Amino acid sequence: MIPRRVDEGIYEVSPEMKVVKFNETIMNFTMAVPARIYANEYLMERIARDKSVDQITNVACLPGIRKQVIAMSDAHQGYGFCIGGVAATDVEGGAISPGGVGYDINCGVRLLRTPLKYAEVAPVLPELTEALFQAIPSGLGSRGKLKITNTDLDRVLDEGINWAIDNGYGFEKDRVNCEDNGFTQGADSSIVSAKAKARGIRQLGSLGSGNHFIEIQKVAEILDPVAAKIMGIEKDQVTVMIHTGSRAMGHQICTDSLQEIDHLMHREGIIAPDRELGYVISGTKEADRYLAQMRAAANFAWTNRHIIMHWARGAFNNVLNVKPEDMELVYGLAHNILKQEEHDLGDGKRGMVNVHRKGATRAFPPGHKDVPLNYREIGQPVLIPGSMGTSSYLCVGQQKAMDLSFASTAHGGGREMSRSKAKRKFFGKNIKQELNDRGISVRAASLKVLAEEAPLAYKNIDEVVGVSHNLGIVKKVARLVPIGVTKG
DNA sequence: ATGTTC
Repeated sequence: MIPRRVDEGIYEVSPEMKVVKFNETIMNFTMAVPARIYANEYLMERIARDKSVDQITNVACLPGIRKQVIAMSDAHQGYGFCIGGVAATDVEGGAISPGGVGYDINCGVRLLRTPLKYAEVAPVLPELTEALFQAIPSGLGSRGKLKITNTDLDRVLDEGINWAIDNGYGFEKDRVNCEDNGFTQGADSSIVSAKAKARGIRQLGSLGSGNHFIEIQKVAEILDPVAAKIMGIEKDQVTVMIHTGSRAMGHQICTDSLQEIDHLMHREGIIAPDRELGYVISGTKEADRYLAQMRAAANFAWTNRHIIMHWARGAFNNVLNVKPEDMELVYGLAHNILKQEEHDLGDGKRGMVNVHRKGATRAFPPGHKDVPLNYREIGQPVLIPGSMGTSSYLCVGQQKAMDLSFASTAHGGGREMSRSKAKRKFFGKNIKQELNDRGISVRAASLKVLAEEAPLAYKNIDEVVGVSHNLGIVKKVARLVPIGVTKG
């Protein structure tokens, strides 16, 4: 299954039969739609090194799959379904797969703008980075500073940032520039396991580990002055980017759901092309059960990022006397989630589909009803962070995204090297020194994570974003560079 | 990603 180049930036595996071996048993599956990879030569060569292409051809065999399965330019192998993967299935009878969402349910990114210029921040950069690190608990197993009751937690799971705003975190206006307004409807806290709640309750307002970060950034380059102005972004301005997810809450919900689904498939004698690609049928009570829990995890993640944003504002206030209300949310989004959306399904048909975005960012074009009114004329803001120490991009969704990718784009640099390989190759101490030498303050809970997250463990972010830009999926608006980094 | 093999 070698993808062939079909157009500039587009590779494809045409529908064919897949022969899959399970120990002694051999089974046939048929791809109902093509599997596509959006990449240039540099990225395609890297994506082809792992199981990503095999994984998207497996997804193309799932029930009710529509139009095409896509691996974005940052794709790499994941659990059952590649990270950087997008797939849409019929809401009536199509597959819903937790592997298509991922363990870190509703992981995502927020961008805050500040009224500060780089020159004002540079003299206190180490102090400011330290203040952020102290304000937000970080690291593996990190616990939030909040003491909340079980009733509070249920409200977080059912109502997202509405709970946080009611309890004095952030402002009313923070709802406006956030996907789903920070509140994903259709969650049901009453069916989330006691174990997930026990793990999650102490972690609200914590960063976690791995690729999660808080970054102080400088606007290095304005690429679309009109859109940048509408978003209040100008050259040399200081911004703050927050990247984290639903912590152990989402992880446990995914684990619980996969286990239930595994048992159900076994009982019913259903076999997926990959054991990691378990699924339920959309519209059944089992699918609704997964969705209601997934949405509860989504609300946890929205609230987690919201509370971290609130404390980040506090840190800037303490060090530089910036008023919290002057640090406005530019946009907040998710990149590990399933959404039921209406799309063009080819052959002139439109319909509601389950859009699985796993390490992929929604990118609605100008005029779409789900883009906040203040951004409607430019398209949905899209945040694509690079790896630690490299650029991040602020973009806006464009019309071609509706045809090419179920309104989706890449979500980041995308790993090129496994964590274990990165740890063998790099040393955290050296990575920290190299960043410091480039004028970037670094504060991390562990040196190990700095090695795992070394810039060279990732694909080149300029290439990744360039593919989506050239295809007309997004338009680049601004390039942001890190000046202070905190990590787990 | 994750109390990184309940």
